[in-house]
Amino acid sequence: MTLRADAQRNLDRVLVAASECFAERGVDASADEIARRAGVGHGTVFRRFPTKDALIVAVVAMQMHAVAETAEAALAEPDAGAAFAGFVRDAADAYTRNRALLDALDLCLETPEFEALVGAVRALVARAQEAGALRRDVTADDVLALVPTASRFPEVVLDGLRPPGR
Amino acid sequence: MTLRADAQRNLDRVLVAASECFAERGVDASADEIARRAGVGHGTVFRRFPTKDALIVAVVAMQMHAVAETAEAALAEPDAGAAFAGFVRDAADAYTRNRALLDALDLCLETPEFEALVGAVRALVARAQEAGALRRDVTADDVLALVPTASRFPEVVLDGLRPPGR
DNA sequence: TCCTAAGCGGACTGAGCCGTCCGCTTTCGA
DNA sequence: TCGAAAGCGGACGGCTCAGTCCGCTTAGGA
Repeated sequence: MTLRADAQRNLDRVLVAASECFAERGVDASADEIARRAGVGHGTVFRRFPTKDALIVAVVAMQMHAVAETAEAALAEPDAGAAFAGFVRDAADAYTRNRALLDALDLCLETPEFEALVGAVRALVARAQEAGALRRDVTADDVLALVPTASRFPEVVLDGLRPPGR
Repeated sequence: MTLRADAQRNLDRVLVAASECFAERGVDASADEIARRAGVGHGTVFRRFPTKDALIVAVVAMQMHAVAETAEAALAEPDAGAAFAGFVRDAADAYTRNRALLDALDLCLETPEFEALVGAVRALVARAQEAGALRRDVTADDVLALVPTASRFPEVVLDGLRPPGR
């Protein structure tokens, strides 16, 4: 069940091109544009992915996996507050580089990559809250929802997430 | 140069329908949908507004005017910090009720309504900064950009906007 | 080398959109 | 009342997009 060499090469090209297009223009980038950038026909894009949404999920889940890894790495950091803040900055950077990351969040809610991300962020949040470094009334979902804002206003978001009255 | 009675009635209906559609679905609501909701033909929408963007500007500038009025009213409040926070809450509420408000911001940059809004917010920001109630590294544009986030996380944004270390 | 199945890509379909146009209807002043 | 001008709305064109299809090409094992 292995792909023919040319098919595998084209699949790789499509994934790279889609990744770039989505990063630059968001998920509204058209399949034609992706195909053109990949140097393949537009039919080739749809051969591996039955719908455009499937392509988006494939690409974004990959990138979500990378963010989940930084979250898991942050869990190794001893200072819970610094670990949390570091993750928010990393995630904000990832979002800056890749507009599609959270634009396509709804499509990725069911993926194992998103589950892993949420799990890691939940742990970061709980630890930071126990350490008194994070206000108690925010959830992991809230933190993820704040990432786009943190990419433009990191200090405002991080200060706003500290427990009030400290 | 006054409109015929039926034309005026239809124009009013279109404006109301557009307002509702944009509030619910954002500016992506189609002209057909607006026409249907207004109970008029789709050509009637385009008779008064040469393009869909012109319609968006007409509707959103009206609502921006209302927000500008709350900003100006806040300037009368003696407590600069409370005035600023109150405005942010009001603007966030307006955004919650009307998704189009800032989605269409780019189209409205040139309108007198937006000029008035920015002017009032600039004054609110300057006053709050002088009173030590607002961090110095934010501008009126930043505040407006933060409104959508404030509609979901008002406390986080308001706390984040306070000067650090106080 | 040669045959076959896998792969290719571009033409095609259909949906949804914006904006135009024109034959019919309605208003309203004379 | 009546005619001209204003207004109406739906059919239409042109565009972009997602997704399908099929005749041609190519990989790669026998």
